[in-house]
Amino acid sequence: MNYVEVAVDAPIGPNKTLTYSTSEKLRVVTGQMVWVPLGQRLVQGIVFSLVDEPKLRSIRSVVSVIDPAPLISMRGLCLARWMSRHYQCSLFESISVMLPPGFRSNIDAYLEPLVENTPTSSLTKTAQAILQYIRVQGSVKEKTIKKTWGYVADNSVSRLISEGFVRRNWTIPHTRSSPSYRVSIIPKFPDKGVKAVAYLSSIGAFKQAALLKDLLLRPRDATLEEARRKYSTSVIDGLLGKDLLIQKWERVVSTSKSAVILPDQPLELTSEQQSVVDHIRTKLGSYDKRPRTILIHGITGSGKTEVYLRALDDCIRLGLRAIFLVPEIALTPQTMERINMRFPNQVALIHSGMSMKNQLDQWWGIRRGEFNVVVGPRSALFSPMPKLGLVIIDEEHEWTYKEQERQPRYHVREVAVELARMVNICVVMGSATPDIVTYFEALKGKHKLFNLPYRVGVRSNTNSTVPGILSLPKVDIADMRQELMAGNRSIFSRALSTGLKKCISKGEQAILFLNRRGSASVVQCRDCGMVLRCKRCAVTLTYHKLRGLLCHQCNLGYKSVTVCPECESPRIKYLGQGTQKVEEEIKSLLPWVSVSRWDSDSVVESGGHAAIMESFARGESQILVGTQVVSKGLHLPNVSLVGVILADIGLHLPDFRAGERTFQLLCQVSGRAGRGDIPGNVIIQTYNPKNYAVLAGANQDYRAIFETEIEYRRQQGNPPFSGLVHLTYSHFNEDVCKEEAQNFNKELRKLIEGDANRRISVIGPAPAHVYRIRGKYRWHIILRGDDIVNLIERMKIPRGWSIDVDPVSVL
DNA sequence: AGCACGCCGACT
DNA sequence: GTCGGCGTGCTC
Ligand SMILES: [Zn+2]
Ligand SMILES: [Zn+2]
Repeated sequence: MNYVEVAVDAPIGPNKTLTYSTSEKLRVVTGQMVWVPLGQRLVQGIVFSLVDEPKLRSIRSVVSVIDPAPLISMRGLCLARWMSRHYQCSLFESISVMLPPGFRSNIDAYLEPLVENTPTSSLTKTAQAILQYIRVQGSVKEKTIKKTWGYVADNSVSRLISEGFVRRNWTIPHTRSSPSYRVSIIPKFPDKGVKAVAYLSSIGAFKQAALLKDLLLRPRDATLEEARRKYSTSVIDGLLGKDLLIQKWERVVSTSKSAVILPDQPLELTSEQQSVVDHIRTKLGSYDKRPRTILIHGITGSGKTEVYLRALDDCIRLGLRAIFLVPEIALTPQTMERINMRFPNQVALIHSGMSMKNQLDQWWGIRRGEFNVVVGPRSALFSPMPKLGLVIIDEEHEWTYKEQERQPRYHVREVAVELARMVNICVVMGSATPDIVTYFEALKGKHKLFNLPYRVGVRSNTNSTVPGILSLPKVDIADMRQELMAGNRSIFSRALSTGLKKCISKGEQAILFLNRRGSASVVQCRDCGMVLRCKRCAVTLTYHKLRGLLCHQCNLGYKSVTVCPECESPRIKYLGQGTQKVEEEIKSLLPWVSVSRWDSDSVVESGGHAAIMESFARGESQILVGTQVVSKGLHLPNVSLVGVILADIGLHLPDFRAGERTFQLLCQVSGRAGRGDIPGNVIIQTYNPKNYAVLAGANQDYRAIFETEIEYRRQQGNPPFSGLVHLTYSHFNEDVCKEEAQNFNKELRKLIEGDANRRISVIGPAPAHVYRIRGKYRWHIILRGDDIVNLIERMKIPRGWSIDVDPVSVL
């Protein structure tokens, strides 16, 4: 008997595995996925290790192996261990991000009737009805019972099982193997086909004769799958056994356009770029020289992408492979295109927008080592790339790199840095506005820091270095308080409206940026001021052109209203998205100008982000109003004015990263102006013109924001000076929710008081920023200090609490 | 997470 | 007395 340690799909504590026994013939190996019994059900599990002696007496055995191929490499298993402890999730949860797309599933239990003649009089009416139903049907999904009888069935079903009327059973679904191969069956001797058919008929193999005849008459090869639909496996096997058929295995070529890619030429490097590339080269594949993590702080247009491409090239030349992470695929088509052009037919792309089949093909292709580079969002870090040597994280500061919704709530930067500590890979992070934490770490020597302070000549082969200061756009701050005092109630300051007029009259283009948070559409009553809210969540509903009234938290759709539910007034006002309002204002200011919008509605209408960007780049409209920052890499030489409608949105949120976030946004927006031959102008409208984040953003002064922000963080003990853990409790009952939060808070404080060195402080409990989601009330507690995980491990967390370690925001 | 078990008020 | 609603604890 062999024993294995399995990470099962159940929320048992972090880093816990359960022991199962296996027989020799199952041939269970590490990294495989298996079905194992757990209590009264069957769950998926990943084999973590093989052990000789079990620690327990009561051990059950592995039911079956789901895929003979080990799905998780040693690297993955080690990383999962670390993630499980660091993010306080189950081992299986941390494994779940590494599985082939769509692999995680649960199995349906069926109820089967047992002995017929037992008297049923001891049963309740519901139980009798359910039993009757199961006996008639023969075998019924347990889910079906629960659906038709509701949760009243719960007791009855367990009663039926315990008293031996029915039993649970499972049918294990067929193994999903690599989908990239198509097996066709073709007659081996087509010219002697007629003879063969006659022979088969003569020996009584009529089905086999029919199949062979079918195949001979077909114009094209039949796939095994097609044949299986009409004939049983034994018929097909019979013909194969008689050597009348041959199987042909074909690689399925991905149907995505395999356009001819014109390889592009590497650009000449500046000395600054060259030194970064040289440094990375020394780290690639090296074991000893730490740190193997690198931060490139390079202003917009300083040529970070070219550095990445050179690093990729060096990596591939060494026979190693790379993962290139981008914040959002849809917003960075140019980056993808450049990588593709430099490394034709070597790049895999994987993201959730692709079809499941496509994703699976890419996953298995990556695993077989068919690609040298994987490009993707945060989840791409976990793609099964063999011989990994390099991970690049572009726009390192972006929040999309942190998973916030479900466990594992990981930050891909943290995981990549940990990976570089575990194995000999090199991590290159780059940003014009590095995360305060990353930059601080780099200054402390945790990462090797490089600065690229100059813009390189955009798209020019001379590649001349011009000091960044000279080509930086002129930035003006418009004080909206003064505008109000001067009687200007328009959303445009005088500076911005004259700027727009001037820009347009010269035939140039302008971009107006609006923070998405302030741009949501609302539905309001003109008489009583009522705003429509979701009945399950404490948020206002938004109105989408395509999907109508919608709750942003729970995705619930609503019918549009014509009468106010509060005062029955019919005067209902549909305030469009903020971008629409801005568009209207432009129309009244400059009626003849063509304006295009870039927001959630217009993305749907005009066919995607890329379509909007390209249309504007071609000059089809003169002003672009958007909630998106135009992606990097898109050349917009004609844009001479960029306006930020209101910089303050989000600035006063009760979140310690609010200032940093505002700065990043302003920097990114201003970075769009003045990249062509026309000197650019940026106008930032604000009610807080003296705010440090607004000022630093306006001046694109990273040093200023870093120094101010790091001092705040030091004073308040926020990251990077201590860790944070965000605990949220949610419950349908408001009082229960509050009570539990207060109880747990007491427990936490008691435990901390008892500690010798009380290095952890408890903040809260307090109602969460969004007080109710999907009908559940929410209270939260923030823990601040060092080694909080250690504290959490020492106490049992009651169910209903969700844990976010190193949260990106504590709203 | 699911599932069982056990306790308690409501109703035959 | 049973029924079923809900809190609690365990799963190799
Ligand atoms: Zn009203
Ligand atoms: Zn909602």
